[in-house]
Amino acid sequence: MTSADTLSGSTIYTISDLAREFDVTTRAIRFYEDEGLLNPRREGRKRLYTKRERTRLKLILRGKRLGMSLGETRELFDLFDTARGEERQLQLFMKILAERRAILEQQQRDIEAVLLEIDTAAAECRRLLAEHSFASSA
Amino acid sequence: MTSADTLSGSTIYTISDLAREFDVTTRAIRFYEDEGLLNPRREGRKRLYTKRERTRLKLILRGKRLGMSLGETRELFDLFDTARGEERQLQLFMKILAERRAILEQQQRDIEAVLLEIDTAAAECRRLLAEHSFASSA
DNA sequence: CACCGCCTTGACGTTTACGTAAACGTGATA
DNA sequence: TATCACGTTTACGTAAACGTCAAGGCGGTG
Repeated sequence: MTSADTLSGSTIYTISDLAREFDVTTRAIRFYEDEGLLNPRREGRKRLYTKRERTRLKLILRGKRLGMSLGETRELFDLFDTARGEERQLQLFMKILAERRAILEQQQRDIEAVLLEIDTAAAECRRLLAEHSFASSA
Repeated sequence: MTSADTLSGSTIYTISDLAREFDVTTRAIRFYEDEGLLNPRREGRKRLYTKRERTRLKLILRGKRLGMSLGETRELFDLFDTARGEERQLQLFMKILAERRAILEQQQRDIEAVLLEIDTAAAECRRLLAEHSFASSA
């Protein structure tokens, strides 16, 4: 079997399965583990990744695309894992969620602004190009 | 005059004016200059910032919030400054704009996904807290 | 057996984005 | 005049996020 073991219900991935799928290096994946973001089972020394780890990797990379540091992502993971039960933890969790939401909403506004600027710049560009082709075809 | 010179039509800022306004250190602002992102005039050795520089700083920080590196931002600045006229440059400019747009749209999707997850997590949280208060108040 | 491909653990190197400290100039103020 | 508050340059330090060897284990194949 060369790739993911899809038998027995619980899919298993090797490190290079995930590396290929998400287009990251195995080095990066091991680094995320060193940083406490992943925790794959071992078969001897080999790492075995379940769907849970795969999801975590996906979340890590999504966080990266949004400019989050690995530290921030780990905090969220830890919170998610920890905040099962104790009221104090739940309160903290809600607070962090709200903060994260605020950041994301700021990012949405930033993105909207940049998209608008891109639109106007592109329009201006097309205008200049049109002028140019007009001038050179005359 | 202690702060920005708002006379003579063209507003002038000192480095600490901008630092205060955007909540960054003067060190950071000088660093952006070293990296070719800002280019303030000098009065002797002192830096004088115009509205243009102020706008650039704002763009730099917005880029940072979206996870852009200073290098990427500088590329955009350079392109903006360069692409005045030559058709080849305009074509390149349009291409880069399109690429940037694609990244931003991916970020929008990422943000939507995270916001949804935050919603469900927060709802679950509230449910647990409600249960808890019910159990402890009985 | 020898080689290949994939896996492992170190460990040092690199880039980015500043922080921090030293040492100094300059003008306003007590 | 001395002391701030603000500015400057130079330079070394640092955290993050890996890249890049080095050196080797393990299972299959010609």
